[in-house]
Amino acid sequence: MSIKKIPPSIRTNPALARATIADVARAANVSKATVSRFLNHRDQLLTKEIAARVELAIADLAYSPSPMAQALKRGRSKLIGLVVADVTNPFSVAVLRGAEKACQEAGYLLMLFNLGNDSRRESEAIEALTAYQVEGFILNTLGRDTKAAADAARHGKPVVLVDRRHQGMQADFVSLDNAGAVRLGLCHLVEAGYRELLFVSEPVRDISSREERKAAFHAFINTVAQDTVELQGHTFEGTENDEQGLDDALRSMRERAGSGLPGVLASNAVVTLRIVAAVARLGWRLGADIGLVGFDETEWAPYVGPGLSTIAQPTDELGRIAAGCLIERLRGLELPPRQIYLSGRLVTRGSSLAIANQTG
Amino acid sequence: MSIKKIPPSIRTNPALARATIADVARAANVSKATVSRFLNHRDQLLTKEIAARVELAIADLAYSPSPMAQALKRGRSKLIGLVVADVTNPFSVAVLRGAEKACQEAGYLLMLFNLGNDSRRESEAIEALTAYQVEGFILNTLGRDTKAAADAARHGKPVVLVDRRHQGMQADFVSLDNAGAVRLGLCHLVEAGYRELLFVSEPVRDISSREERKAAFHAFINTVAQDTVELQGHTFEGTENDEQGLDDALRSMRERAGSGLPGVLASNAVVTLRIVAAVARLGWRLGADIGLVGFDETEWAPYVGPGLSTIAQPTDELGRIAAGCLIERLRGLELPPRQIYLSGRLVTRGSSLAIANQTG
DNA sequence: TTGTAAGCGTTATCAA
DNA sequence: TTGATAACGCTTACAA
Repeated sequence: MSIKKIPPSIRTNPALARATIADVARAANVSKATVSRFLNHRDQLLTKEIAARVELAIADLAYSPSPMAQALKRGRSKLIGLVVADVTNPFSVAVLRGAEKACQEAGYLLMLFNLGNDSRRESEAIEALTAYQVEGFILNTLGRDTKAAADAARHGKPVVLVDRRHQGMQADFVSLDNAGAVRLGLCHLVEAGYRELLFVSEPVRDISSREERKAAFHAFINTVAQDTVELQGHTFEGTENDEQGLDDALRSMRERAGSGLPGVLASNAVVTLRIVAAVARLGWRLGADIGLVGFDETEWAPYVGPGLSTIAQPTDELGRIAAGCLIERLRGLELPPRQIYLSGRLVTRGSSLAIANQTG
Repeated sequence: MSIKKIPPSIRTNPALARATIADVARAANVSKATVSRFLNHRDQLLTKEIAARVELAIADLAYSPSPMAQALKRGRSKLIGLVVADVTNPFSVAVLRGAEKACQEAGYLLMLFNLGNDSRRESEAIEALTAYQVEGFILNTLGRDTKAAADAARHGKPVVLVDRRHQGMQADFVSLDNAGAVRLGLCHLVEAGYRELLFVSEPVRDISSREERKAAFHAFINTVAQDTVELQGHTFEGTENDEQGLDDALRSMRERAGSGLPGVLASNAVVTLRIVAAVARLGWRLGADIGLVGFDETEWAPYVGPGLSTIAQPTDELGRIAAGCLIERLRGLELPPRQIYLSGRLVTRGSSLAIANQTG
């Protein structure tokens, strides 16, 4: 007579080891299958009597099923992969927050992979996450290294892109209505009396949101604006180090403006700060000497200079909706790729109020 | 004769399905065990001949082992759980970033759970993460709902606390040297000529870092300072809504100061902004009318008013070291709980330069 | 040095 | 309605 099963109470301290379905089965004097049925089909097939016994045992042992084992068996893991180009980017974090919330509510957990702005690692990220059987992806990345993502999609894992489109990738896409948001900011500048406009951006490259914003700027200058008022528009793209270039761009804009007022639209929060710094270097006053509207609302916008006007993105919602799209797909929704655009909101403050600042 | 095994090539499209160890074994004409050995013990036991065959098959099929299955078998998952009180807090994000980096380098992936400032969900978070077999925890939480964390620790899962200590919890702890940092800021204010000091904090409650900062403020006022210069110190704790209270506290501080100079130390970035707003409401000039040193260096600090002096925390390093501690434990390091303190760095700007601002 | 087989904690298929 | 039993993809005694 050989000992076939070493009871878990001997294998390891019972108080410490997580109870398994076998433990519950033993305690309730039923088979593992029955416990599993109780868990997954609840009251479909079970005698009240037995169900009660199982329920008790589960409570007793504080049992909860192992998602790992479930994942292995079912091929589904209740895990969602989130790949971010840069966690330090406040926009990404806000999206992350929204997404995380929606996932939690739907019983999913988030596995995070931060690229740290190294877009070459995108495939690595997706492969690592795929290995862990994540059921789908939320991607806020450049989409340069798009192979793995396309693979994932082909393997039937739904993908949602946030803010940045991937070239030729068929997937749900959730983003700010960049064109509308840019118009919002520019209309406001024009109404506030600024006539010589400058769009300042980080290098556009192939980053879709930057492209869209720049294109919207040009469109506004070329069409809408020319009908109503005399308007000039230029753009400047520069990296963090190009202070000189930015200063020059601002100076020549002001020269072009002559007696008119120059106004700047920044393409994101980082650029906004750069412009604020440049304006300080030049000794100009925000609002009075130069108008400024920034992208992305931040906690500090109200306190810089006379307060910064901004175009606020519904970041939380972007994240929530992205997660929502994904979860719908996971529940079986079959639909051609959707494109969802959310509107920006203009927050006006002193930096775009020429008159208030001139008199005040 | 029954068909025992349906080959994977029929079960599902082979191009799409991930290869398993069995596929590799078949392709290399060896047993699964051999493949497993190749993976885990590399060249310990294998014929060159066979090793080469296995290697080839692995490359051919683009095989990589399923961490889920490994986790199930080994009980180890190469997963680390990170629980954050609030992802929108820039400090948390910075820590997250550092931790994520270190984890990636060591081959771990991060599972993130955000409490969204609802500290009651701490146990829920830890349980969810435990279910996924995370091997250890990095916690940046209040530690109010400490049961689950203690459980985890008892179950042999190492825990590292960042920034916030948990009552009675024996675990590695990584944090700013709050006392030293506070001294740094206060010494600077005193040297810059400020004599009537105020410490402004969010409600301290039981949050260890806040307690420590407040205590350090009092200690500084009571001992170090009295010997050298006449000094007064008060503290104010208020929530976001208590603008009135903050204004009053600042006003009475300035009254107490008389002809001397009042200086404020903010306990974190949020409070710093609140003070900036209050100073604007009161119509005072930062630096000249009131000195300000804030906690936490931010991207916007240089651009608010005359520039904000801050005490910068080595956030990235805190995260990296926290993750490092955890990984050491996972590798088997046995040691009593460590407490690791990193120094803050003072960044001086206009907000604490009374003279420069008065003349300028 | 390699293969066989059991088992990790589930779920699903089949009988009973 | 319930219970055996065979997977899921891997590791690891134990045999060979």
